[in-house]
Amino acid sequence: MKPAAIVVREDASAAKPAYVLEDQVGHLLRRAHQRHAAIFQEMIGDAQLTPLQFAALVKLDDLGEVSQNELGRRTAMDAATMQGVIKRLLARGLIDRKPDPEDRRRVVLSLTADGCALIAAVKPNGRAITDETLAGLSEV
Amino acid sequence: MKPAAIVVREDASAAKPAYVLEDQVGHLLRRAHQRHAAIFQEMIGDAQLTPLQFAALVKLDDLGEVSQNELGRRTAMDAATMQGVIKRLLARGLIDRKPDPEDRRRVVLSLTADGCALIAAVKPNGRAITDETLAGLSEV
DNA sequence: CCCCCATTGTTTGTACACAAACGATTTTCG
DNA sequence: CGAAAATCGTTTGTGTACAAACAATGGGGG
Repeated sequence: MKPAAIVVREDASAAKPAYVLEDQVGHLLRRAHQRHAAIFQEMIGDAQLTPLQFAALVKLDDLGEVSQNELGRRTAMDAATMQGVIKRLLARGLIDRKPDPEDRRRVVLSLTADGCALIAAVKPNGRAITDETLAGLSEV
Repeated sequence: MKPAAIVVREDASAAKPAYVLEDQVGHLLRRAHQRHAAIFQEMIGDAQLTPLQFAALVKLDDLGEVSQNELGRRTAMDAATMQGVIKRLLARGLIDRKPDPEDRRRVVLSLTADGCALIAAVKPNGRAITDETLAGLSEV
């Protein structure tokens, strides 16, 4: 029992442990996001509805009427991304869009009856998606 | 001290707590991923290098030579996405591409000297990015 | 040996994601 | 008041992300 004499000198590999892609938060975050997107698509119950479109409808349901940029801020989408999302929701007749009489730069967005009905119908699926995404995770 | 007589009946709001977008894992995952992407871009040290391109180079550095689909599986990118990533890395001269003599369907990818030098130079930044992404998080 | 089937890489189409630049407004402040 | 600054919505360009369909090749099993 005399291991006290053994000294492990720091070598290159000890000073620089391997950079393993699979251990990087960014990579894990990306994969977790991919996995969630797959679960969302499978469970949301409306083949055309994407996560961002769903988020926009939920927020619009909460807020009633909002401008486009304001909705973007509330859902963490930038103005350019919002453009596309709004365009598709308009095309499906789920939201309404009219100029703001108070401010001629703005447009006011709101849910149509169809949008209202759809979001009410799929909200429970949203809960289930959150549950399913978290299912199988161990306690901290 | 007689609150025992008070009974809270389950009403609609109690049965269905509000669906709050900000509390959904999917939304949080998306925002975490956005935040990481911003940190990556700021700290990676090469304005052109994206997270996926970085991941591909790291894996290629680990593996030496691989086919395109194999690299895709190792980095969690599908074949169509891989197309674009490989195209841009080729255009920058960071990777090499040659037909596989063993299997005429395949191509063999490997790092060029430039790619090798670049990945060696930015790997430390990768570590810093992981640290920065996790910085500020509380212990579990 | 040959046909069925899997795999490889490519293309097309849709949908985020964001930087950058733009014209039209509104606000702010000197 | 009036010029500078900020905000609003739009467009363009680049880069993921993935489904779906494709041609070419490879690997069995009958």
